[in-house]
Amino acid sequence: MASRQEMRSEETKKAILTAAAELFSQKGFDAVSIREIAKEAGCSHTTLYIYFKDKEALLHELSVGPLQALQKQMENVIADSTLSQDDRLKKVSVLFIEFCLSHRTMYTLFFMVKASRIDVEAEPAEELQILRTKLFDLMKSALLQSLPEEKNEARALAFARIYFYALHGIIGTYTHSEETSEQLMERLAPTFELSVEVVLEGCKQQMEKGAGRK
Amino acid sequence: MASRQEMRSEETKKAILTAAAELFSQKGFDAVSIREIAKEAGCSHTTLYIYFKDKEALLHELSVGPLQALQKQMENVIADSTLSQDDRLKKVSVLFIEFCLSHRTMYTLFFMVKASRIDVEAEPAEELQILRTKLFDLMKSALLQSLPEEKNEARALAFARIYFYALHGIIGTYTHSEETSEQLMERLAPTFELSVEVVLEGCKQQMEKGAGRK
Amino acid sequence: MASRQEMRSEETKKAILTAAAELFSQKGFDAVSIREIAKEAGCSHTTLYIYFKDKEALLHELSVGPLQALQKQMENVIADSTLSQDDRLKKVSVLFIEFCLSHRTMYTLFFMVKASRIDVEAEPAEELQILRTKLFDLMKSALLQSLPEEKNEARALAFARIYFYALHGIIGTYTHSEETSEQLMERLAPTFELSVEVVLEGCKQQMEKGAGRK
Amino acid sequence: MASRQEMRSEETKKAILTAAAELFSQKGFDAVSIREIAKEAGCSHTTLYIYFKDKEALLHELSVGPLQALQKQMENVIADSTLSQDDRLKKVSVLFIEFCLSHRTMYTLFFMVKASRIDVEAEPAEELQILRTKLFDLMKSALLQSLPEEKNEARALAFARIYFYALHGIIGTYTHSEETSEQLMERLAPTFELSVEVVLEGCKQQMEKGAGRK
DNA sequence: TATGAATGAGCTTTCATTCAT
DNA sequence: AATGAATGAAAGCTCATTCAT
Repeated sequence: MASRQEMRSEETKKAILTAAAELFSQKGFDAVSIREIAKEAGCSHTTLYIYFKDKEALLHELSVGPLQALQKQMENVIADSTLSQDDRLKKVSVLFIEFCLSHRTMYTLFFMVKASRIDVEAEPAEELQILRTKLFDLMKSALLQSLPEEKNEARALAFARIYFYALHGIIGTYTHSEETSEQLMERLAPTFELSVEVVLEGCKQQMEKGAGRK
Repeated sequence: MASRQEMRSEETKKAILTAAAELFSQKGFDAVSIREIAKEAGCSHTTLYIYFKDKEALLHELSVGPLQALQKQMENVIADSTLSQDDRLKKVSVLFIEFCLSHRTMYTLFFMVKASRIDVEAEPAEELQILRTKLFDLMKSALLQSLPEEKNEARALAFARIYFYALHGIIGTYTHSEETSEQLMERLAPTFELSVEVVLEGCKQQMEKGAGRK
Repeated sequence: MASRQEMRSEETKKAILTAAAELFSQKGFDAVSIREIAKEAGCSHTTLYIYFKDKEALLHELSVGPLQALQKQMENVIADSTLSQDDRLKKVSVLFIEFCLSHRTMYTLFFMVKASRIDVEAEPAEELQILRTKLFDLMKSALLQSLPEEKNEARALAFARIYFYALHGIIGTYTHSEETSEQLMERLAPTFELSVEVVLEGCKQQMEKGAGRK
Repeated sequence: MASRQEMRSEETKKAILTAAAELFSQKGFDAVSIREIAKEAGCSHTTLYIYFKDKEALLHELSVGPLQALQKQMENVIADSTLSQDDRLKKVSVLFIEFCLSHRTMYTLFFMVKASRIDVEAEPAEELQILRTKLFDLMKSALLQSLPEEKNEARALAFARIYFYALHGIIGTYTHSEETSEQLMERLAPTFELSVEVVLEGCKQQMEKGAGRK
């Protein structure tokens, strides 16, 4: 029932979002200019401001929806009792990795949170921050459920960190790759899974040692 | 024997390098302007162009020396027969991490190598690329020496990758931190070591499994 | 009899004029954007261009009506034989001042006539110019009627100028005030009247002196 | 002893100041763009930022020096015991008028002080504000010294206001004129003096009346 | 009549870089 | 060797205005 005009509008918006997503992924948020996005989207740079308040809003719109979808997926996996704890962790991790490689702006969003952002205008980014935290919490609890109970909280934190280092490293390594996320996943998905297994196994091993020492 | 003029010239160059190193570490490569460096170095911004083709050249010159020193250190560790293989790997890894956190531009240099660079003007970057490769090879061989022999080359590569993911993750996580490298190392050195141990232990475990399966 | 469509059209136009008048008074001509007016008027900004060629045209249309009303009022005062000449001048002046403070764009219109305007498109502004001149002439003749006859035309002109300086000064002083015209008039009407009296009395005094000297 | 380079620099700066002064006068501070000034000054718009931090700094530099000179002159006149009180007032007033017509940006500076300025960034403008107040105070006290003592403070204030209306009116009337200040002063100086006399005489007259009434 | 879509020109400001000295 | 002067390109963003519907 959409009029032709509405369709055109929708198309333009989508073109902008697509262009922005592409460019943000390739060059990073800061390195991409509004005019660049507009050119890629085939419209004037002012048109961009019709659809998005500013560059940040564009990033926001680009992120929130997909992130919420990801959150849902991850929650489903974690609630899936047909899977072993370890498989849940593996699946959740791969989901997260794949997501970040498909939406490469996410790398900045997840791993490059600067203090400067928080200072002044937390408002527009806040929703994102909350989502970010939620996802990290999901993964952390999945990890801890896969490990034997660790009483020493500092040590539990250390293991969580090590797990996140691995994720960060995987995503960071391929964020600027020229391969598509599909190509990367096809080529490397086993390595990613192996990576999670390695870290998980290594943690367990260390915990045994630690326990034995005590 | 250097004439007075040559000495003064050398001093200026050193001042520029010092200022640039300081500022790059503090604020990151992109966030520092040429004029800022010049002001800090106590000379005009045009002087900078006498010694360095551009900002990038400055970064390169800034990197080569320290990297060579790092290389030496790493080679020494690897050649140190008083240490176990595992300890050599751990030490080499921590050296590398510490180095990258002290010279934060290194993160970009090591992990953000873009294709675009290579196309056009490979020449100045070449030396760096060689160094980079050397260091990675050093670490890779240290890792493989710590692992039982792996005939399957693809699998060996996978383990190397996983190890590098961890390094990348650690450095990437703290490259933009506001803490100094000293603060970070004091606070997190045990976690970094644990991280290497975890990965190493995990790899070993996986190799056993893999072997058993066969 | 107006059709329903015509009525609606008339309403829209009125809404735009009202909004523009309000905003121009509040923030000044330049500080108000077309979109702002449209939003206030409850229509699209493009609609504005249906009724008015541009922002300037809007200002003109906004001015002519009120100015004609003012002219009527001033003519009535001048023709009012129940008042003394001096009182007519005072009343006419205060009317003018109050009008300008209620319609603050008038300040620009009356006192900021630029040469550039006349060059290009005298047509739409012409009507305003005629009105402007009429009003000034009305006040000038009211002044001269209050003064003893002055044979020296240059001197008569000087007194007229001095009188207009006072008006210009009063209006200019408060055109950008944040007080409403009502507040200003309540607070300062006596000062405005006194101002006219002072100038009038001063002129008379000077004419005596001048006469004596001759 | 200035090198050729220094001279060129000085010339450029002067050209910018001249252009800015001219344009600010013609169109007002806000309506003039940096690029416009640069074009008029015959240099790139970026050159402007070499000499002045921003547009406001340009206005500042344009104003403070001349204003301080004016202040000196006015103080000298007021301290000059060879002149009658009335002559001091007249002279001070004409000085002020002539100054404003020579530096037409001053009109905005003196008479268009907006609330917005004061809010946020009073700092750069502060020095100007202080000077402004000083000059007004100088003129006000000169006026009150010329008038018989007025016990009623409100009435004294009213007279001061009326006097300032006249000044404002005179300056406002010719601020946008195309005549130079020299031309204007030659043509109208007698009228300006007469204007001060008229207001002064008128005030005295009114005070007599007021006194008689009491 | 009325409007959403779209644009070009313009704003202030910063930057890396070059030129003449 | 070293520098101040100067610039073009680019950034994010806003505005009045036009076009197609």
